[in-house]
Amino acid sequence: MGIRIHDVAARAGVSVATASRALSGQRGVRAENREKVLLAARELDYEPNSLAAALRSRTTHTVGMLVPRISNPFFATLVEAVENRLQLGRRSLLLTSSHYDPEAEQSQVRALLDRRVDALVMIPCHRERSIEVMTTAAARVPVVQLDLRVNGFAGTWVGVDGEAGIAAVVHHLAGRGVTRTAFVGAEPTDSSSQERLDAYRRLAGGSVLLGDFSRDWGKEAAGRLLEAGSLPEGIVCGNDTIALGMLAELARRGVRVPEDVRVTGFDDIPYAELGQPSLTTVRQPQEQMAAEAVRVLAARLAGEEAPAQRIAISPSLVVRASG
Amino acid sequence: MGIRIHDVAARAGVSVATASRALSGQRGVRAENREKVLLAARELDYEPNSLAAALRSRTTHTVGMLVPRISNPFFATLVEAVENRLQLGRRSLLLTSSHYDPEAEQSQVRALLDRRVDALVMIPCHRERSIEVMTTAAARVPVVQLDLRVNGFAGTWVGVDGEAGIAAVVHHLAGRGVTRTAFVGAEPTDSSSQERLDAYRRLAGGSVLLGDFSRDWGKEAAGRLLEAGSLPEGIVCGNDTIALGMLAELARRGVRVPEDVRVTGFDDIPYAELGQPSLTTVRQPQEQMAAEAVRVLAARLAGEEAPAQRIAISPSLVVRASG
DNA sequence: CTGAAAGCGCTAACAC
DNA sequence: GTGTTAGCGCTTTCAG
Repeated sequence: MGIRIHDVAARAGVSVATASRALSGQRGVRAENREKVLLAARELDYEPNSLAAALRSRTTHTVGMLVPRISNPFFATLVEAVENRLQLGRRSLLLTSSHYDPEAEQSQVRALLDRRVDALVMIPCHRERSIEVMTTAAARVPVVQLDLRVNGFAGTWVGVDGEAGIAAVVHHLAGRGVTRTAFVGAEPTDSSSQERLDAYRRLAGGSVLLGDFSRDWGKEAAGRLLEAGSLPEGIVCGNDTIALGMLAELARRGVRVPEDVRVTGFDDIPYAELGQPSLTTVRQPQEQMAAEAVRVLAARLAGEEAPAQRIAISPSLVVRASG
Repeated sequence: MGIRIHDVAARAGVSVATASRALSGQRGVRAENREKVLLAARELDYEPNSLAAALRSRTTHTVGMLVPRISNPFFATLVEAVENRLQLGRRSLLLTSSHYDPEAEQSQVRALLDRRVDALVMIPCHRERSIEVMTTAAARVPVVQLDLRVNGFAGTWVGVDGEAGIAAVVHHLAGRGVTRTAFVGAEPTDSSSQERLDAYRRLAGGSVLLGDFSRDWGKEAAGRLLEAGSLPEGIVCGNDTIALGMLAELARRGVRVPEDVRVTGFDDIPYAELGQPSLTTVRQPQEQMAAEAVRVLAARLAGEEAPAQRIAISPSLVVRASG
């Protein structure tokens, strides 16, 4: 095969141990020798075999990430932010998706563990059924739950304060004189939908329609609200995807937004701004969430002992035309 | 640490060699022994160390993927499709992004190679400046270029036939009586923008505005076209993101689409349908592209010799309200 | 069909 | 500071 550390050491005229130390930037190597090693490595175009290093040192400098669906723009943004943060720490990202299937989730996590990831960033797909994966994973490596959270699992979670987000929306609508509202969300199979739904019920309490986090459901719900007779003054959607579907269908049926009804979303995905009208929504600070998640893991990997925490970042309301 | 293959072999009453063969599903093991090994592995909850296996066997069952930007919904969809295909073949995905920076691209690919990926799926960020990465990468492992392609690099590419896509759009517009058009695209720093621009010039030849593949540019271009005086009858956008920005800005300025001007996109990202009006665009069959890319790599890994190919999949026109 | 033994390329103990 | 040596846990000859 290619060049091995042995060759580099030979060329530099030192032992492999010294070469290894120099290459990995440890101190305890005479400056002169370090230079010689680095030079030899460059001259030989040495490519370290990180597999061998990982096998011996028991660290892969790789973090696994599991998301329900990569193409969901909200998750994709989170993946990007996590990857960016990992790059800064010279770690790599092993990415996999569960497709919202707890069984697949289990086997994907298993594959990540077989690959000896140092840590795991997980967006668990199910509020309850993901508990087993989380538990077995957390028994092996540091794990942080991102965005979504598993009921009854006592591990660190980093996400947004959903209740605060809904509160901001309700408050904002109230400030515009809107009191009669409806909530169009998703069946609470994950912690976000649960939290938003609970918050809405506690803070506003109009009628509630539950489906899934999809545009199609947003459209369907629009139809149902219209067919039910009197439209509410405000429609609080569980996320932006639903809200965009809602907006499209309302427009198609000639309902004016915000004149006839105000509509709000949640997440502030990139296309929220492009809705017609542009969407008033709750912004999740994804960069910050990802940074926090990676920071927590890095600290744990650096040997820091820390109890499980709930890191709830406050979202901000983005007021645009729709609400 | 945990259970090693040694323990499994001992429990099954066979040698580690036999255990290894049974676990990896090789034939040449007596059925009875295979059962015993599998049973022992299950009972002990054996987790194979794929690092050690990879070091010895020189295969990681891991594929690296490099994209310019993960959060771009078009690339995210591609990433998802590639990951799905890899899962089917029990391979993992090591994902990284270049942020459209050829230097970062270089170092990211290097990191992937250090991790001994079996193969690489690359969306090179630059039409010309990415040639060096591609060459060095291709010298080490099978590589396929996905979507974008590097000038003068003779490696396999899987993508869409951009010219055919533009032709479909131009033809469609012509069928609606639209002859005076403009093209709003991106500076041709990558092969797609180049190809679409060239195709437009060859097939239609109205005025051309070049920026980048962003909503903001779409908005700005809308302004420029309006300020230039007479609006064309049709605006062919280089991708959907530009088109959505265009649509938003035209609406803001009171220009009606498609009555006053027809607008088309390219890619058919998920939100194309949600534009107001919904966007007529060219659909890229991303599932198929990803499947093809992974298929090509798998074949190469299986030892199949094949010359570099250009696999151009025909896109389809999706006619919606805007055009 | 099975087992013994030799490494894959590196890092970490342990001596010096 | 530096070198020697012993593995990390697995797969793969090579004999039998």
